[in-house]
Amino acid sequence: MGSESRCENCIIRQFNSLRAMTKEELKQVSDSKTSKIIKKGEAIFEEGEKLNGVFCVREGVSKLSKLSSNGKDQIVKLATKGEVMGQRSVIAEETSNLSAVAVNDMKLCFIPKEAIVNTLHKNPDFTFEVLRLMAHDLREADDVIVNISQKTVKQRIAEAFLYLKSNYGEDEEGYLVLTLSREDIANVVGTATESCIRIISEFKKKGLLKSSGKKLGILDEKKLKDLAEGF
Amino acid sequence: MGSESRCENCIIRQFNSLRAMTKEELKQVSDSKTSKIIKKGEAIFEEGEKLNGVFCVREGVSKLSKLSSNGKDQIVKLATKGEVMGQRSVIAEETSNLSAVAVNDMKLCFIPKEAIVNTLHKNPDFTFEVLRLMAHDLREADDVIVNISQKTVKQRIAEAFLYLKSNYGEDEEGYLVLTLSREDIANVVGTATESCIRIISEFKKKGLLKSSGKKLGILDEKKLKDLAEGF
DNA sequence: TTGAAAAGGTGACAAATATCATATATATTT
DNA sequence: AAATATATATGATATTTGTCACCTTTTCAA
Repeated sequence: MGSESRCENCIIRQFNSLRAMTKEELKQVSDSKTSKIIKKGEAIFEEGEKLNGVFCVREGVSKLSKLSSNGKDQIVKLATKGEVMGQRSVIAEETSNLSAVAVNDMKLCFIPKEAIVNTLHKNPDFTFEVLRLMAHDLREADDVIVNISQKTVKQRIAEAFLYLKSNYGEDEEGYLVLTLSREDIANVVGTATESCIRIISEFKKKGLLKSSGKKLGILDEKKLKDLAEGF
Repeated sequence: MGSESRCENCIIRQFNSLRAMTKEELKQVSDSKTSKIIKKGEAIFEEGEKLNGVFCVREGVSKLSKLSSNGKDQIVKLATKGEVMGQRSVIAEETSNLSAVAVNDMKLCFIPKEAIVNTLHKNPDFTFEVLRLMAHDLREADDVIVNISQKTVKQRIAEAFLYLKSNYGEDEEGYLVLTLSREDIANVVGTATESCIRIISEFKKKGLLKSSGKKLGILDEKKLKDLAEGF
């Protein structure tokens, strides 16, 4: 087994709470973890499922969503390289309130909850680090609430593209690296797929976005920003 | 100073993370805390403000809200007896993302952040307890996101009344203990005040709610539940 | 106690958004 | 390569919700 398969040597760790673990703790995590490969579209866990551990994202992106009674999926968060999924449920000892599905091909590490919970009770630095990141997630959730309830669909879609650019970047030709389907974008902003498609078409006509195959790119960031702010 | 003014003897503590503090730590908190009386409508802290500590609610209810660019206030959470406000900002070392305003007359304790942060780095039980409660808040925030984006205003208002009943109870005559203005209810569910008033009137006409002065009461819980679920 | 301010209420209308139907393009499977 | 499924697109229409105007009732302070 190559040394990069050990948590101690994993660079991803630097982006999440595991960086606050001691060498000993990391060794324990590394010994108990398993790696998983998940293909685009496959589920990692389902809403209501009891999680026996957390998932550390090494490659790819996962959408964390919740099904509402009317059958629509609301995407609450996108989890990327370095992020840990399922922490909330493990900590609160509740079943998962969200489903996780791979947006593209992914590599994950599954860490059994014992290794995590143990450290949570012993290493305050680690616990604090998890807390700090969760505080950040909570702020983001608050922002989403305000955005959804106060901004128009058009504003939220504009914002979504700005978010995709700033979080996942664009390729050499100026197309967004993370390609989401119109349906996924609709589920992020909380609207009907048709409304989303219509507004994206409008943005393309107005020269704010460009497209090539499945890829979408931002042409006029300034105008998108103005739009998102309500001008 | 009466003994009930000491955190060690405060019953409220049992409802929040402070119950995981040691006697020594509580003494330190108690020595540094100050009590505050806040009248209905007064602000406790504002969005963007740097918080030098947290507020423990001893009596009354506070609304935590965020102003959006169009001038409307979105209430993200109601904080009651036992809850601690401002933790998120202190932990993340960020300015507050929310404003806190008293919904009715309140008694608060202000605990300077040093006493909290110190303990966070030393007592894993306390840190874990804070984490556990924040995990719970995060789940609630996720639920709010899904509700706002997937349910109609009518459903959300029905839900708000069920929430008020189950969280704050009703008096002998069946009126809700916590009386919110129509505007506040509108800001909780994320709608226009007029729309909220209209729907409450409709609920009264249909015999789902009753009113007496400012007070509102639930007459038909079953139907309200059905409505909230979309029937 | 009375007059101003705030909260509650309602109608008319406009705007935003969802829904349904249907068409076309693109991807996937056989 | 044809057949099938899935994603994107767009028009027509219905529904929901917001906005503005105005009125009444309640609250509160001078």
